Amino acid sequence: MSAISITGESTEMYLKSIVELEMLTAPPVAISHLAQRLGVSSPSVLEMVKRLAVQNLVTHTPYKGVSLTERGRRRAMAVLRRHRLWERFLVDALHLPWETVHDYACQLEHATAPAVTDALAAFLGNPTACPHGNPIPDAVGDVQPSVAVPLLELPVGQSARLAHIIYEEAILLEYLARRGLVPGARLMLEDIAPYQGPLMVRVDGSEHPAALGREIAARVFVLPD
Amino acid sequence: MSAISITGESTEMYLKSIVELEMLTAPPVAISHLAQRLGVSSPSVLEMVKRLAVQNLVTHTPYKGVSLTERGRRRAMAVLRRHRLWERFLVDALHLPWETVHDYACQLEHATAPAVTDALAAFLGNPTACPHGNPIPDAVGDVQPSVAVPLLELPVGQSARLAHIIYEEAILLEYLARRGLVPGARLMLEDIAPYQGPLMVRVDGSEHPAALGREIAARVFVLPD
DNA sequence: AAAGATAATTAGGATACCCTAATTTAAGGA
DNA sequence: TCCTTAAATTAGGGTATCCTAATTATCTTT
Repeated sequence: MSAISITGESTEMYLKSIVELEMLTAPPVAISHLAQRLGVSSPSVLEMVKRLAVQNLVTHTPYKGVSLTERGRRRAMAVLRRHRLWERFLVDALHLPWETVHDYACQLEHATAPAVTDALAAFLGNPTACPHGNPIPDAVGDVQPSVAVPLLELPVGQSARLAHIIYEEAILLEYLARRGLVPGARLMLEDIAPYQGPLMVRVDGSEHPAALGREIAARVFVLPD
Repeated sequence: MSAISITGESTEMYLKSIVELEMLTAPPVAISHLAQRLGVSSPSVLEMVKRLAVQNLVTHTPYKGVSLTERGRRRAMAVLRRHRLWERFLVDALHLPWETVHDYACQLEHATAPAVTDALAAFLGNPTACPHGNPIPDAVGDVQPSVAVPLLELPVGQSARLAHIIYEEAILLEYLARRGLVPGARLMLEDIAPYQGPLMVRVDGSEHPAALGREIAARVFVLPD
């Protein structure tokens, strides 16, 4: 409303989280999942979701969940584009460590005008993927769909190449990187423990197989040979 | 307070405005001046100033005005540093037009972590001035003081070189640029109209002298020969 | 089909901003 | 010194965003 007020930063954070969750689980996205992802209470999320619904950015089905409208999806893709471009910039130009750039990009993504976004993309040579392997939407918000599958769904004994990692928190990325799990790494699923037990993954160039919990394995996407 | 909330963006905008106003007029800064600069009502400014005072960022003397504390000055300088570094980046790397980058930098300056700021400075070759000629504070917040004087105070007939322009709104910069008034330009003050009348400035390479209002002339700093 | 568990929603509050209108203070000229 | 005026302050509201505790709906399980 004024020169000072923040221009829909919350809105963008919600839209981004929704689009990310829609990629993992089929829409609609549960209020509680959003709440967990954003670190905010369910009533707060519900309230915000209602505000987003009024603006025609999401559809809320009571007791079911939220899905993005076309308008909301476009806005979310624009955020994702800015986020991943900044990540490329922070790694390629500023030489900041791979695992740390996600958080910095989360701040910059909300402070970037369209003209800056386009100029940044050109400066970087219009890259098509962020440093974690995730595709960068183009200027109209289109992404080429990934054919990679979650590591969780890779058959045992099947070798594959790591394509991308979603939900790029620094902690997770550091953990994976220390085990050689970076985009492009060759790996093979050796074993899956029963119940909610870990997956044993042999990474090329590593001495020991890595043990990954299922939560983690669901975020690592691979391209089988 | 939460993962979503905005981390003191307002705070930084206030501190930045205060430091800028302190450079023009002697401290303390009047509440009404701040209000005008920020485009916000006086009661709002007063309220915010009280919040800043509680955090030991400013000192408020009732009915007198505001001054930055040492802590506040450091914070303000950090904002100024980020702002001017981003301006350099937007001009030098992204090749965006000189007059437009101020507004973009105003957004980015609040979304830049210290590690990013330092890496950005290194990437740019640790520049010492922004594209509008204003000095970039170093990592500890020190600036070399400028010896430039406001154009308003230049004696008639004295030739000089344009050093820097403060308060870099796009409108003002475009106006000046169209008249050849960019940092480094050679100029001479030809005449000053009485009362609040304009200054007549002859710019090297321009056909006609430019007429500048006093509000504007107070923002243009020059180095007399 | 009833009961229990889980998720969603409502109720009731808090804080950081913002605003207008009314009042008070300070400062300078008659 | 007193009065006028401009600036500062107080009073009283508004919205967006967050929270906890209480209630209600849905789903699962016996």
